[in-house]
Amino acid sequence: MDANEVLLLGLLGQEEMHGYKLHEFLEHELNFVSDLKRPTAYRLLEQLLHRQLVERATEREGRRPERMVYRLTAAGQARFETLLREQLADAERVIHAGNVALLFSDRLPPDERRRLLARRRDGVAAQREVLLSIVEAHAPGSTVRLALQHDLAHLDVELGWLTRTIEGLKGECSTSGVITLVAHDPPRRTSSPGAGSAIASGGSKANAVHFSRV
Amino acid sequence: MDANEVLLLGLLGQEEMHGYKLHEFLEHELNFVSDLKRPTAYRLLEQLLHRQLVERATEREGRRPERMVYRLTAAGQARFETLLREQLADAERVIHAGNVALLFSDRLPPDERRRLLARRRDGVAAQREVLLSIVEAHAPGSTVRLALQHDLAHLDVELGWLTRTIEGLKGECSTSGVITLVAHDPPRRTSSPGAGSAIASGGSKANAVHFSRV
DNA sequence: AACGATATAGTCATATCGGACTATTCATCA
DNA sequence: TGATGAATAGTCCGATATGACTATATCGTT
Repeated sequence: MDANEVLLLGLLGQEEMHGYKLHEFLEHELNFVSDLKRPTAYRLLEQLLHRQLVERATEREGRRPERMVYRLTAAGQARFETLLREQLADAERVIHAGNVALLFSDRLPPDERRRLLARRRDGVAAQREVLLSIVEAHAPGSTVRLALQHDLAHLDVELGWLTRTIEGLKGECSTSGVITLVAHDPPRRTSSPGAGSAIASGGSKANAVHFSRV
Repeated sequence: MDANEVLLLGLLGQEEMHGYKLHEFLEHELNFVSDLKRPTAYRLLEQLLHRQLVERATEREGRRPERMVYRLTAAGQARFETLLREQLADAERVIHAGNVALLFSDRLPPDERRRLLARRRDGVAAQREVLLSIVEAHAPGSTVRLALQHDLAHLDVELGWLTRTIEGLKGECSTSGVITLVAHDPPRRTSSPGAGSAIASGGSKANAVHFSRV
């Protein structure tokens, strides 16, 4: 993804670095912001090098083995700024993988459904706990803290939403369980004058699929 | 990802379907839940077939060309339930790609930073708008609605957070701009008795990297 | 003197994903 | 009758990501 590119360019713009340290840094300091893996980082560095957005020199510190130090070039700086502007303004489309399970959650008996969701909530709570302590270790006003607080806000809703949902599922034993997906945006371009109620899709092709419990 | 697998198994468990319709359905009804692409769906179907989690028959409806209809097998149903339980209880680790840009946002002049973030907010607001109308088209209590409301909740925080952040950035002209990443979790296993303040990391290796503005 | 940990730098095979392209049959309408 | 479009089913190639593996030099400890 492009985010990786800005990330590396940005970090190198900050301070020249060698690959290993770069990755250490990501893993230890920014693991809530990025999960860039080491081989990926190396490959990306190589590619940036090839595009002349960074340059590489060898240096040695003390009597440790040689290291390759990467430094941002002018072109790299320019590219960085472009990408940064793009991505700062971009409202990323987030897909929550967890929704899929939610979608089918009514195929399980209600109590198990609640139990599993409670487990999910505990996991989120644990994440929140960790993140909270990390946030507090960062100076207020720092951009890192900003990003972490952003994540925290999301963990908070997630937690609240899960709690409310689980709560709302109590007092459920065996609901009628036939659920319908309606076509909110009828994609049939062929003669569909029914711009009225989205529910009454009495077309020829049933574009409503029924979700029933097992 | 595994979510795709449950998704297909779940949909097929619902009702046997042919690949094209499956994809249509995903694209038109579930595009907020999944962005599974068509080639990916076909490939996955093939793989499920090979693992005998689904079976395939050819049928024809009216005088349309032949179609391959996929149906869940018993093994498929079992696999589905296993995966469902796993994923329902799993607290997925979400990485927000947008955070990276945030991290470096102080490399831009404050007013531009605000302007770009405002643009991001508008994008999110637009997404929210769309999602809201979709949510309303679904019966209350349906699992689809549940999932969509989950997304909505996240869009809501995102919106609120962006608004607050932008607001908080007003009255900023050219702050000092030296920001420090502190090591919240000192990874050096070598003699690090400093369990006290995480800030005063006066170790030999500077594990604090300075973020300064350009 | 030997050994294990650590710092550093990779490589490679494999898997996944998705944009773009192709192919076939039928329906419809000029 | 010929063209167009849409329903249906793929395929293929290139990009990307990553787990696992390798290699080497140095340092600290026993």
